[in-house]
Order: sequence, then structure tokens, then C-alpha cells
Amino acid sequence: MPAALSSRKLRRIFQQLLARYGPQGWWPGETAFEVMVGAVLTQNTAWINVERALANLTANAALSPEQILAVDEAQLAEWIRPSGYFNIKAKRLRNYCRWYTDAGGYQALAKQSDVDLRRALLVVNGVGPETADDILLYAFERPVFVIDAYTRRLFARLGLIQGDEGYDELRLGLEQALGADVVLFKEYHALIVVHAKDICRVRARCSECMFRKTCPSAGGF
DNA sequence: ACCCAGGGTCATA
DNA sequence: TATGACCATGGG
Repeated sequence: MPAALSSRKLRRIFQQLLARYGPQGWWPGETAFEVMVGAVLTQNTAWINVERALANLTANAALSPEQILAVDEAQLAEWIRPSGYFNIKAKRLRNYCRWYTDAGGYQALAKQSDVDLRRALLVVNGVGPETADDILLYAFERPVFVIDAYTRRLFARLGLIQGDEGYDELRLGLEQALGADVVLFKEYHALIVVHAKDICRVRARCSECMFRKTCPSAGGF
């Protein structure tokens, strides 16, 4: 990203998305911990399947770090089966919960600075850049711009970025252009995801869909 | 039958 | 640093 991103263009795109879809109020979930679990379970997975897994955990009173650490890993895997990759995600959830409780839980972690907390999250095996940023933004209310595949494709299609920038390069560029704004970042990421689903619903398998990797043409809103 | 989903890790060159 | 294999269910 040689040149700085245009704050004006970014805000205009946001306003268009907001006008079309309305406020999304993300992240869906009752508690901060549920957000964290959902962030891990939704890795490369449709949210509908994550909801089933979360429902299983809730039905078994297992949606807490203590219970996730207490139950058998095979049992945990069985509960989260609908969200796919259940064996590896069971390990990842346990890794996360071990880190979370060892660190002293939410109150203790909330005392850390944005950069320190981000660095700590990324040490957890199974938590990568996007999962860490989901947790930082939606569970800890930190002003980080979540970069997912949709975000990259959208801004690339619209000519704001090249598309092959590194994760942090892109994230920092957006954060710098828009300024630290938790409310804006929460809505922006949600609207991009909702727009992606909307486009793919309306033009299922349409070769012009801007969100398909194979899309040969630039789409508009 | 095929493609993809609100990614991440690990082995290899 | 940069690819590729792998993880796996469920909907369109």
C-alpha cells in the first residue's frame, strides 16, 4: 500500500453499505466469552454451523472456560462437530481457555494495552490475526479493523488497494485512515460480511460477483 | 457433483 | 518468504 488510503472514499463506502443494510449490531452473542468462542469456531466456516455448535455448548452448560477445560476433549469435539474441523477446533478452544484463565480472565486481560493484548492473543496456538482482531474488537472493544477475505476483495475491487498487502499493513492502513473508532470498525466489518452474503445470494454463482475469487470483472455496489 | 464458508498451522523449498 | 496440504461439516 504505497499511498495512504482515502478516508473520504472509505467513509463513503461505509455510508453506502449502512444505507443499504442498516446497523448490524455485531458481534452476535450474549457475552464476551461467547464472542471469543465464536471467533475460533467460525474460522473458515459458515456462521450458521457455528450457531449449532454454540447451541450445543449452551445446552450442555459448557459455554465457559472452566467447563471447556474440564470436559473430555472428545466430548468437546462432539459438541462442536457442526462447526467443522471439530478435532482441531476442540484443541484450539482448550488452548484459548487455558491461556484465558491463566491470564486471570477478562478483568485482568482488559487492563492490557491494545498492542500487548494483541501480541498475547497471537501467541495462543489456533488464534491467528483475524481471530485475534475479532476478539479484540468485539470482546475487548479495542479499535482494530478486522481484515478478512471479503474486506480484501472488496477494497481491491473498488481500487483502493492492490489486494496483496500483508495483513498488518492493510489493517494499520485502514486504522490510520479512519482513526481509532470502535463503533465504526464494528459496523464496517459486519456490513462487509453482510454485503458479501447478500451479493452471493442475489447472484449465486454469478461470474460477476465481486466476492468470488474467480470473479473476472470489477463489481459495484 | 462441485464450490464455498466471518482461518490457522505446519512442513517444505 | 512463500506456497501447499491439511483440517471437516453443511448449505446452495
